[in-house]
Parts: sequence; C-alpha cells; structure tokens
Amino acid sequence: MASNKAAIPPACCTLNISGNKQDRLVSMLKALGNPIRFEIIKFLVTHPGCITGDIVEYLPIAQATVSQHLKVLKDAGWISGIIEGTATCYQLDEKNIEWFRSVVGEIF
Amino acid sequence: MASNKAAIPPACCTLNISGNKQDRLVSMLKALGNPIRFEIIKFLVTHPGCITGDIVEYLPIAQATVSQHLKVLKDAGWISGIIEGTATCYQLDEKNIEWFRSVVGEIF
DNA sequence: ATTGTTTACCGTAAAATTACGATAAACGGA
DNA sequence: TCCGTTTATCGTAATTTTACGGTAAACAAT
Repeated sequence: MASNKAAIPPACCTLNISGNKQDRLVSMLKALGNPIRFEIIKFLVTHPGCITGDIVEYLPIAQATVSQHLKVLKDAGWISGIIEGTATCYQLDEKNIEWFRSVVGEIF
Repeated sequence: MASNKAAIPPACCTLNISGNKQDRLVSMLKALGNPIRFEIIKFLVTHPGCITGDIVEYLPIAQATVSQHLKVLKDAGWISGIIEGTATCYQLDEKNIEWFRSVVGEIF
C-alpha cells in the first residue's frame, strides 16, 4: 500500500457484501446494464403479463433476440414467465426486485 | 397487445426514467455489473486514495487489465483519479454515486 | 544524465455478448 | 387431422468485452 496523504473521508457507501449475495447482485446489475433489457423491464412495469410477441412488437429487434434477452432477465431474477397456451406471459419478479432494492439500500 | 386475464397488480417499481438520465444509469449499472470492477469499487471503499499498483497487487489480473477496468469505472462515473507524481490515486466519485443512489431510490 | 518506478495506452488474442434467420415443439381452432 | 400461431432453441456471424505483453511517457531519485 502507498499514498495516504489526504485525510481519509468517510466512505459514501459501505458496499458491505460478499460471496453468493454479491454474485447474485452483480448478475442482476449486469442483466439490467443493457439498454434493450432495461427497456424490457420498463415495458413490463406498464404491461404486466404481456406476452413475448408484445415485447417483440415494441422493440426494434428480432424475435429470437428478444427471447434471448428475456432468458437473461429471467436467469438473473428480474422477470418470470408463465406459459399460457402457446404464449408466455412475462411479469416482473417482485420478490427478487424487492431483494435487489433492499440490498442496494443496505450497501449504498 | 394481448392477454390481460389476471388482475393487474400494482407494479413493484416505477422505473420512471428515460433519455440521458436512463442512458447514464444503464452505463453505471453495466460498469458495476462485472465481478472484477465490483471488487475494485469495494476495495476503494476501504482504501480511498490508493494507487493503481495497490489495486493490481490486490487483484489476480494483469496491470494492463486493471488499468482498463479503472478506465471503464471512471468513464461511467464511479471513480475519479488524481495524478500524484508517477502514480494515480483513485477514489470513489461520491457525487455520481450519490446521484446513482438517488435515482435508484426514485425508480425502485 | 541515468536509472528505476508507475501507469496509460497500443496491438492483439480469446472469450463473451448480441444479433439474426431457420426451425421445431407446443398448443388452439377449424 | 390439419393449419396457423407463438416462442424457445439452434447454428452462426458480427461486435464487444476481457485479458495479456510490450512500450512509451512522466516523474523521482541518485
């Protein structure tokens, strides 16, 4: 270690987190840190329970790509999908989002 | 649009954001959504003003790679660097982190 | 002036992400 | 049963990210 000239100011956040909890948070951050996926999450706020096709219609990218992004969001815990006939209804995963909110609140 | 069978529950978050503000947030989320970079930010909480070499010593990756990650974090607004002689002292960018905290608080 | 230290940047290789078309599975309706 | 709809997955191409060694610039110290 080196250089401690300036007085050490109190840190503006604790970031007191590690292990699985940290991994899970980083995974959620990474999933949300993409413009398309952020838009999908925003869309789901106003269109809960909408189907894949609705999202495809809304976004300027191909169906296969949307499906891939939905998978990333699902794996990270942002959304959940319910199969209804041939369609899949997507919605925010409120439990995980609540977890995200509380963890971010804790460490920032 | 299709499928609105289930009663629409109140959304668990507003995500009421757009434009530059959204872009900036997504950029910060993306930067933090990487395990190495998250570790760097954590390290800076406990080692404010440390130099690049300290971070290199702490992490299991090459100096060039650390430097690259520091650049990403700096561009995203997480940290700032002060040149001191041949070294560079890094610290959390408290102003931007406060912005992050408040925006996340607003929309989640 | 020479030497050593520190770090950002360059070039590049490897890996991961993002994107697309094609397709098959699953289902509902005629 | 046959056809249309919907969507996840496959294969693949293009782009981005991540990682490294090497190097030059900038500075401190001798």
